[in-house]
Amino acid sequence: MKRITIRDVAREANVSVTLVSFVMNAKRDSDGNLICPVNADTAKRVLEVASRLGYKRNFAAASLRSGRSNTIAVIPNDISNKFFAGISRCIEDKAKSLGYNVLFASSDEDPSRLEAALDAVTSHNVDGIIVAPCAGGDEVITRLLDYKIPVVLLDRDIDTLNGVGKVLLDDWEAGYLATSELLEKGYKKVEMISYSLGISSFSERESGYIGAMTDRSLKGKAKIHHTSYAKAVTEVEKIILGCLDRGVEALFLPTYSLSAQVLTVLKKHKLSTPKDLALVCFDESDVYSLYDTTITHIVQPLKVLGETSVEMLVSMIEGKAPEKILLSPELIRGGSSESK
Amino acid sequence: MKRITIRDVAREANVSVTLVSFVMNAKRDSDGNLICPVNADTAKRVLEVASRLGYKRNFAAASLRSGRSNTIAVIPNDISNKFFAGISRCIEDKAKSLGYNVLFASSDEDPSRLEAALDAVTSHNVDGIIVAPCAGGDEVITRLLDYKIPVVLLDRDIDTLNGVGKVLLDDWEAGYLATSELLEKGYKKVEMISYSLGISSFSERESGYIGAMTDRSLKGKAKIHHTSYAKAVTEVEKIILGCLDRGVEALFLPTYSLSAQVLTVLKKHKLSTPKDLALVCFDESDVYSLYDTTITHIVQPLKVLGETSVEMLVSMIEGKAPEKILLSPELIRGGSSESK
DNA sequence: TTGAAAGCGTTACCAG
DNA sequence: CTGGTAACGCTTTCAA
Repeated sequence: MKRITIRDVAREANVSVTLVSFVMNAKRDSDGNLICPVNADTAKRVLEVASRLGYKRNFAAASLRSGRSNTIAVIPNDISNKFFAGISRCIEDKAKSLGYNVLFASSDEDPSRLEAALDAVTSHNVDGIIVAPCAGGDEVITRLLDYKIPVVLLDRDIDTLNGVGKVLLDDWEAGYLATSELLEKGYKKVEMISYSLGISSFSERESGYIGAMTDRSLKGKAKIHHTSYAKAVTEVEKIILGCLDRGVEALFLPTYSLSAQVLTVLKKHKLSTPKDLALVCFDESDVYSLYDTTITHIVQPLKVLGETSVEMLVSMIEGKAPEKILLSPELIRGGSSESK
Repeated sequence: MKRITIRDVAREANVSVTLVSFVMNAKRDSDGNLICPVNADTAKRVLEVASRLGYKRNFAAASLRSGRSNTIAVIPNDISNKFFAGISRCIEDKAKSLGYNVLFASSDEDPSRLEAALDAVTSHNVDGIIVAPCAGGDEVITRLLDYKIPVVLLDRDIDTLNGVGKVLLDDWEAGYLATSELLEKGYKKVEMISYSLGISSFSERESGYIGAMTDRSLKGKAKIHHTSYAKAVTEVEKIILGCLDRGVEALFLPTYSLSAQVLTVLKKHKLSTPKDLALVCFDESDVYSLYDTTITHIVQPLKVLGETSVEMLVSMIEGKAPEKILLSPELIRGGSSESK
């Protein structure tokens, strides 16, 4: 079946292609009336013909001519990651409601893959980009700004980057909140395991941890263990056993994957929380409610993060200036942080 | 910064736009040499100029002219769903390695949203579509075939649909395998909770369950409880309590979300598995290894499913005929199905 | 309120 | 091997 073009519609409706274009691009006002400089009857006829013929706009042609694409790109670290999968869905829904399509690409914590992803989406003339940058991504993102493509940084900040929108969790607050919970419940030897990824979310959560320890004059006892995605599986176990030897009472874990690893180790060694080790974990998971003891954790406002980032990007596409928005974390109390 | 076009490159390299186009589209052979009808030195110069100027192909123009887009669409039910998030990543990677970009859109188990998503992606001239159809989606998918757009059905079959590729889990086998595990461990009163979504994966898993019961002459004892996404939260609890009253010994749960609900109910009522109720669950989750008793579950070969669907789609784009591929499920044994 | 015509940047065709 | 040129389908002036 040959594809129907704007010409076919124009011929069939006895009008010019211009009129068809006007009608197809007309927005509707609150009463559902088309707002365009076309006679209402003509417009109605065009609409009827278009739908009868099964006309579909050819985006490539429209985009080529207009320079716009009504498409935004979302580049998380890894779309299969629990956090981003949830957020992606919110972004998709919000974007759709504002009339935008969404192109996804993962960057895999690798600046060169990020660059490839960025190249791919800019080739598609996307109108704007939401990106969760990886360490070392500042340079390639800066290059985008030369092309005047609006960019919103999601979840992770890059301090040196200006002229981009930022929608972030207040990570410092999250670290402070998590740590304070443990301290207030009477734990003093509270340590933290973190990833050495060089991205703001982790360093801020670490600072929040230090801040809370300092406020209780426990700065001397503060200790942050660093590991990496790749090595976590083997290193977390060593870290935990070491902590227990040294009489550590509680741990703050700033992300889901670390939390899951720690729980795995506890289970393996038949250790229980909070008795052997109190915990405050991060992000949402069924695991937290189904674990033997329910787990205290910090949740991020996924939906708000996703929707706000789209709103900001779209307003930037429409010419408004970028902003920086910090959203508040929430603490969900479970048994893992109860007093000894 | 003005965007560099093929003309700028041609002028700077003192060649025609045709040559630049040839070079930019040339594939490389195994030695890394360009395969195109252009003098090697000229090609090298063009490449050098293009990279120096920062040339990026304008996809809209290329797509408009060629009718192709080097983009495939993936339309799962819900991108944030654990199963699809994982598979999406595999699809993305595989597609990228074959030179395709990926456009995602969720259908939300709603035929009209599926249609909207399909419209959106076809407007983008996608070369092919991978879709996990929802109930009632056959009609809108059939319409795609009129446009000769290659389609691969992933995860869910629609029997009446021909001329499309199919990459599915052998769901009957999965149901049979799960049920047999319980029966072989000595459980006789084995029931199942399933979703009434009207899609093949569930009905096949149900048939497999019935098959296994029948083979052990327990067909009379077979019972399948149906619920829906929306009502599961309240209904699962009633179903479980009812089962225990009636002396049911074991349950087969054909998907993750049901499994999680059941575990929640068990925990709430301080029931333990397999003592009070043996279980075989579905899909992968940290929950299965971290639950008090480890959970026996059926896993799907996510990576193979994703990669195979892309391979099949691309081969269909290249003109090959569609196939139907069934992949085997795997049983991971845990404590929840151990003998009483 | 309507229509004619000029491109947008590529690729594909044809000629040399 | 190389180059000129006509589309592709749309949006956007501009003029009527």
